[in-house]
Amino acid sequence: MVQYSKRRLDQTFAALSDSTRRGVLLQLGQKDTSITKLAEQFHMSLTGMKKHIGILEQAGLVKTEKKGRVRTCKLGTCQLDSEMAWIEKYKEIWDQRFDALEIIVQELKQRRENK
Amino acid sequence: MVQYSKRRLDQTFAALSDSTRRGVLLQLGQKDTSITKLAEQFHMSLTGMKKHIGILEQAGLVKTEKKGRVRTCKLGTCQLDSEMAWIEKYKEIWDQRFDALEIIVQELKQRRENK
DNA sequence: CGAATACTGAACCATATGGTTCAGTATATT
DNA sequence: AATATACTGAACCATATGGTTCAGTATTCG
Repeated sequence: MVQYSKRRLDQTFAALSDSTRRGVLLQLGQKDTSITKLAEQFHMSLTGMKKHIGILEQAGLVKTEKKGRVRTCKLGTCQLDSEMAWIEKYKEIWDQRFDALEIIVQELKQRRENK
Repeated sequence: MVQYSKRRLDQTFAALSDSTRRGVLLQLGQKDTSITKLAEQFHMSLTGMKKHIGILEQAGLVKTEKKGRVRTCKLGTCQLDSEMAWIEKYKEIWDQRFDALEIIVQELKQRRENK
């Protein structure tokens, strides 16, 4: 039950904590790909890959679209038809997601400089 | 070309996927703190907090030192570089696509304005 | 010394995760 | 129409995760 209450940051970092999923993201950066092809490429059952895609999709990192039999996966982007809201949303989402990380990095840099 | 250690990326992203642990990192950014105090602050048993600290330590995000009875936790030094690099790489890919899409949006906007 | 404090480790528990297989549905292809 | 393809969903499995309690050990304080 309960997956819905999981926070976005949790989801994103958890999605990124698996090397298969990171590999899928980088692959999708090169080329939109079907689940079957991803499964082959990462030496895994179709069902297994579908689960990974589900996790990436849940985290908003990947979007999929089914045409005929084939579900094509691509990097998650914002809505194509919402114009300028793109930039805002893009920045907002990434800021949100990596806010914590950036703060930590800032702290580390400051510490190093003040040492 | 940056070399990423798969296991370390796994560990670090997994460590960051828990909001308690992210909170601990932010707290340690403010002030070095004992495990007991962290446990109180995050409303958790001492043993539970100790586990979190172990995970953060394993990922190299936190360092600890025991003096007398008290184990003091502090931020680990400069461990997030490769994680940032990975994210940057992903963002780079995203940006490339974003730029391409943005051009289309610009065109659409211009069309509408000129209509 | 004796008691309180701070941690450590083992055992336990419920749920999540990363994978599988198997059986099914929907869509091409021949 | 028959078969192959691509996905979907359920069930299962082993291990990991996030937490707990309980029983210690070591250190400090009165």
